[in-house]
Amino acid sequence: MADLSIDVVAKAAGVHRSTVSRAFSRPEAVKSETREHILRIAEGLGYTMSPLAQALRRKTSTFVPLIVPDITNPFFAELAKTMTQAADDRGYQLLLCVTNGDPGKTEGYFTAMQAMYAPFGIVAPSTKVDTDALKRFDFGHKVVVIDRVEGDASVPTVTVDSRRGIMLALAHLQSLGHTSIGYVSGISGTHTAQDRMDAYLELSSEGNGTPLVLDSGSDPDAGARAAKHYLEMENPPTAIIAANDMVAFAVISALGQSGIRVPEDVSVMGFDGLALGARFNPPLTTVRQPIADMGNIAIELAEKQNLNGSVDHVVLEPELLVRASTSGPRK
Amino acid sequence: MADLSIDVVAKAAGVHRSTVSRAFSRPEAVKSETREHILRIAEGLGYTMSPLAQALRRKTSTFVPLIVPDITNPFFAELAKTMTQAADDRGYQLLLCVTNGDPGKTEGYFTAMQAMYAPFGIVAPSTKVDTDALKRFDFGHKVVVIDRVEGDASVPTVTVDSRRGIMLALAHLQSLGHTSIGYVSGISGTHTAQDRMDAYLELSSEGNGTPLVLDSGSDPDAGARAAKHYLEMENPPTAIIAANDMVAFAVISALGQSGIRVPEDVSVMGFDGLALGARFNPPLTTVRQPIADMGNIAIELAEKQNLNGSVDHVVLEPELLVRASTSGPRK
DNA sequence: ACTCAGTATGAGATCGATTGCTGAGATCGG
DNA sequence: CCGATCTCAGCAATCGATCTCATACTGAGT
Repeated sequence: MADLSIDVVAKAAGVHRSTVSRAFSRPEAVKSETREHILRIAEGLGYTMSPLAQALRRKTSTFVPLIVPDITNPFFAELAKTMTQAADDRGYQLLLCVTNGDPGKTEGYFTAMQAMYAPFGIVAPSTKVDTDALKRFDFGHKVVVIDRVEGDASVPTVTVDSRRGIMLALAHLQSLGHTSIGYVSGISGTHTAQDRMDAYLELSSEGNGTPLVLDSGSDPDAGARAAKHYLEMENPPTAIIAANDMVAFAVISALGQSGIRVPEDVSVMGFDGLALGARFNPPLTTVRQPIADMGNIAIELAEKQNLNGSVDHVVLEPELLVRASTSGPRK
Repeated sequence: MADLSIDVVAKAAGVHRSTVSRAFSRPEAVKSETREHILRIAEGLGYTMSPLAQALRRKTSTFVPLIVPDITNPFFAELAKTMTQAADDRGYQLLLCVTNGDPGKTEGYFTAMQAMYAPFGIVAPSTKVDTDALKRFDFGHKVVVIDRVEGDASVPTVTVDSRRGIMLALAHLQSLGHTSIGYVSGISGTHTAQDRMDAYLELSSEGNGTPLVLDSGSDPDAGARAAKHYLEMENPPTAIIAANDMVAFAVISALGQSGIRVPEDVSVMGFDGLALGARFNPPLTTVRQPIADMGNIAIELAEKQNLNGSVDHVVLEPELLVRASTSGPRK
C-alpha cells in the first residue's frame, strides 16, 4: 500500500487537493457531483485522512484523554469501557491514560494532550483535584472531573450523590433490622471518598447508634484490617458498609478466612455496583452508581463547555441494588 | 501560554530552528555549548516538541496501540497496566484500544494506528488472529500477538504454556486426592482457550478418569450453567478447573448460591492469577500467568522485530498459586 | 451586452517539526 | 602559508492536511 496522501487522491480525481479536502470536511462547499466522484476515487484507493496532519493544521483534534489512576480497578475499567463507546459515538477517540496515582504523570498527560490538540479531557482523580494546576494548562478550561471539586465552580463535574447513597445503604440495612452498622473506608483522597465517610458519620449517629469505623486506610489491606478489627471486638456490628465494592470484596474475603459467613453472620454492603459484584460469593448487595451515564454525561458536559462555555455540575442519583450479601441480623 | 513552536524557541535563543531541532533529537550534532543554551531557553519557556508535527515529518511516532477485546476483564486490565509502564519506560506511549470483540473495530484501530505512524502494535485477541488480515496493513509486519497464531510463524507471539498450566492444576488437585476433576471453559475463540481445553481433555483422560466438561460456552453465564450442571449430576466431580479466574469466580458464586461450599464441598481452581483472586471468597487457587513479563516481552519482541526483522515466539512458564479454594476431597 | 451576485475550484501560505545540502570558520599536516 | 578535513549552523524542501484569497464560470436583472 503506497503512501496515500491527499495529493495522490487529488491527482487521481483530476482536481486540486483543496477540493479533496473540502469534499471530506466541508461537503456543502463542493458540487455534489464532484464530491461523489472524489469520494468514490478515495474509497477505491483506500484513502483515509491523516489525523496527524489534520490536527496539526486545524489545531484541534478528536483525541479525548480519559485520565484514571488505575485501570485495574474495575470501577475505572467500567468507566473506560462505557466512555470509549460514548466517545466514538460522537466521533472522538478516547485515549486512556493511567497515572497510578502519580500527579506528576497526570501533568505529563496534560501537556501531551495539549500538544495533541485534544479538544478537552476527562479526569477521574485519585486525589482532590487541584483546579489551579489544571488551569496552568490551556487545557484547564476544558476538563471535566468525575468527582466533586472544591469551591471553584469553574470546572464541570459529574458525581453521584454520596450522601443519598449512604442513606440508601443505611435504610436498607435498618429495614432488615440492623442497628449496629460499621463502616470501612478503603479509599481516600477524593471528595467522593470523603463525602461517603462524612455521610456515614453523620447519618449513622443521627438515628440511634454511634458510628463505628472499622478502618479508614486506603491501601489494599484495608479490608483485611477491618476484618481483624471486627474479630477483635466484643460487640461487633451486625452489618458493614464498605466505601466501595472492591473493599467490600476484601472484607468478605478476609472475614471468610476466619470463618465468618456473609450474610449469615454479618451483612456486608458495597458501593459502586460493579458487574463483578454479581459474581462474587455471595453476590454483593450494593449501591449502584450509574457508571454508563457518568461517562456519557462527562462527554456531554465537555462538549457543552467547549461550545458555549457553560459549566455544569451534574449530580446523579445512586440506587439500591439488593443481591445476596445482606440479610436480617443473626439473633 | 502563547503558542510555543520551535521557531519561537529558535528566535529566543538566537539560532535557526534546525539547530533547535538538532539540540533535541540529535545532541551530538550540535556544539554542546549551544545545545545547553538552547535547552535552557526551551526549559524556561516551557517548550516541548509537538509529537504530531514530529510524527508527521519523521513518518514514525512513539504511539504504541494495545488492542484488547474488553478492558473490564481484569486480565486485560492487568496487562494494560503493566504494559503502560513497560511502554513508557522505553519512551513509548501506550494507546489502549478496546474492541469489544468486534473485528471491524480492530481493523479500524489498525488503520488509525497506521495513520498515526505507530512503530508497531500489540494485540491481545479474542479470536484466532487472522494473520492475513493483519498483513493487509503495512503495519502487519509489526504486530505482536498475545496468543498463539496458526501456522504462520511470521508474527511474533508471546503466550504461556497452556498445557503445562493445566498439568500443574491437575497435578495439584490429584496430589490433594481428587480423581474426578471437571472442567469449565467459559472462553473460546483464541488458541489459548482451545489449548487449555485440549490439554485438559488429553491429560485428564490419560491418568485415569474420563474428562468431564461441565460447560463449554464462552458467555458470562458459563459459570452459572456449569454450576447447574454440577448440581444435576448424580456423581459430580470433587474438583473443578475453570479456564480462567473470572469463570472460576462465577462458578464459585453460582455454587455458593445453591449452598455448595468451596473448598469444603468442591475444590475449584482458576487460571490467570489475577490480583483479584486473592480477595475472592475464598481466595482462589489458580495457575498464575506472568502477566507483567508478558507485557514487557511483547514490547521487546516488537522492538526487536522492528530493528532486525527477527520474529520470535516466546512461551512463558505458568506457575501454581495455591490459595484457599482447593483442599482434599470430601469423604 | 454588461454588471453583479453567487458558486465551484485552484493557488499558495501555513501548522510545527526534520533533514540533506551548503558554506563559514577552525584545525592541521606538510 | 595553503589546501584538505572537520565541525557546526543556516537554508529550504518536505510531511499531509486546511483555509483564505483570488479567479472562472453561471445566470439573472436591466
